[in-house]
Formats: sequence, structure tokens, C-alpha cells
Amino acid sequence: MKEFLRVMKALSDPTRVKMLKILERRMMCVCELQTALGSAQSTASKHLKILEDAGLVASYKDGLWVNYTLADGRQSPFAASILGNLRHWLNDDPEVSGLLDGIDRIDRFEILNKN
Amino acid sequence: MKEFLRVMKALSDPTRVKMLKILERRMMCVCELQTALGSAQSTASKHLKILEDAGLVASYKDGLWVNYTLADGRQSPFAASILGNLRHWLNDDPEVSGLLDGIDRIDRFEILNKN
DNA sequence: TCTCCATATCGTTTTTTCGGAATATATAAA
DNA sequence: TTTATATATTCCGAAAAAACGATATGGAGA
Repeated sequence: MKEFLRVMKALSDPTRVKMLKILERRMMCVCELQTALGSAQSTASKHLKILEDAGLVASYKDGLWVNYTLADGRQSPFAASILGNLRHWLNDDPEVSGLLDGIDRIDRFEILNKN
Repeated sequence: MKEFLRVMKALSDPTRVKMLKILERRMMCVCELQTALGSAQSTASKHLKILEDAGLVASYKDGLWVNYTLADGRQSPFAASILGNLRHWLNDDPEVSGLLDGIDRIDRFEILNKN
């Protein structure tokens, strides 16, 4: 029950759902997701931790960067099932499709120059 | 997106999840669910409203009683899909199975006599 | 009409969640 | 070792959600 609730709670926030829809397209580091969503760095990092604790995303270090991807589903069958459904869901949602239009122009090396 | 979030939020509370697992077994009026879960009447009613707004349950009046059942899924495809999964999920969860053991002994006419 | 009873809604308090600034951590480069 | 940088964590204040008692609503029966 606790594991199930963790997954549902993680999916109950628009920012986290958008993160998952973005990660369906490609892996991203924290700063790229932060830029895509227009949120503070701490906010992006915290949301990603919640998604990871729920078994919805996984992270891999690459030097200073931490790359996040969708989880493979081995950690939580609930998460695995919902991730499968989510691929078909919300693709026509204006908030989501608008977001996905911009993500190809987001590059971690460009973000560097802006700060 | 809003509809999706309503469904996920509705599923993020242990009391509401238990309500759904009980309603998988049979329809119930508010006072029966209240008894099964040991919560206050206003609490049970409010949780049921949240589930109904999300398209997870439906209600039918029968005189003074209001009977709640699982929704048929026409209102929300998200709800429909999750309700299908939920039938297979959490059946071995101790909190849920313990609850289901007792529900056959709950009867709205007996509840009357206790108040 | 008046009363009763199951349910819904309201008002209040407590708990949880969210966002962002500030700080800490860890790794790479100089 | 010192510096710089990407990410994680901490610490607030604000907003949302939860519980429950009290009250309102609406239908059934006297």
C-alpha cells in the first residue's frame, strides 16, 4: 500500500508529470529539466527525488552532471504499469505538447553560458 | 492534464484506495463504508465526493441511502484504466485483505440499531 | 405539517506539500 | 590544494489537504 501511494502521490503534481513526459523523449540532466520547466534548481532536484523514490525515474552520474531517465520498472510494478500507460496519455495535452516542442533546443552546454 | 491529476490525487490517499478495494467486492452506502473504515461520517462523505469527481465511483440514490459503486469508466479513461489495474493490485496487502475480511458482516440495518 | 434519519456541506484546526533562497556536497580542472 | 560548478539538502513561508464536530439538506413516514 505504501509503495502504491508513493507512486500515486508522485504522479499527482503537474511539474512531475511534465518531467516524465519530457523524459519519454530523451534523458536529461537536472539543469536541462530545470530550464525546460522554468523552475528553481532546488525545486527541480526535489521533484526528481520524489519520482526516483517512487521508482518512476532512474539517475546516472556523468561527471558533475546527473542524468535522469525513465525507470525500467524493475523497482515497482505499479510504476512500470503507469509508465506504460503514460506513453499514450497526455500527448495531445496542450501543456505537454507545448513543452515537448521546445525541448530539442535545450542543451546543457548552452545553459552554462547563461549563468 | 487536470483530469489526469484529479484521478491521481484521488488515488493518493489510503482511505480512498481502501474504499475502492471494498467497492470492488460490492456496492455500499456511505454509512457502511464509514463503519468499515472507522472514520467520521463527514470524512467518508468527503472522500467519496473526491472519488466521484475523479470518475472512479458513481452513486445512486435509494430513498435516504446513497449507494456507491465503482464507476463504469465512461467519465474518465484514466480512471477506467486504473480501476482495471487496481483489481489485480493490493489484493495481498495486509491492510486491504484484513479490511475485506470484515465487510461481509457489515449491514446497513445493523448500523441503524447502534446509533 | 412535523419529525426523523442518511448524507452533504461548513467551519476550524492540524498536517502535508510546494516553491525558492541559501547552504552543503561532490567532482573536475587548474 | 584551491577554485568552479552541477546537484542535493536545509530552511523557511504560503497553499493545499486532511480530520472531525456542528449544521444544513432532502426525502420518508407519522
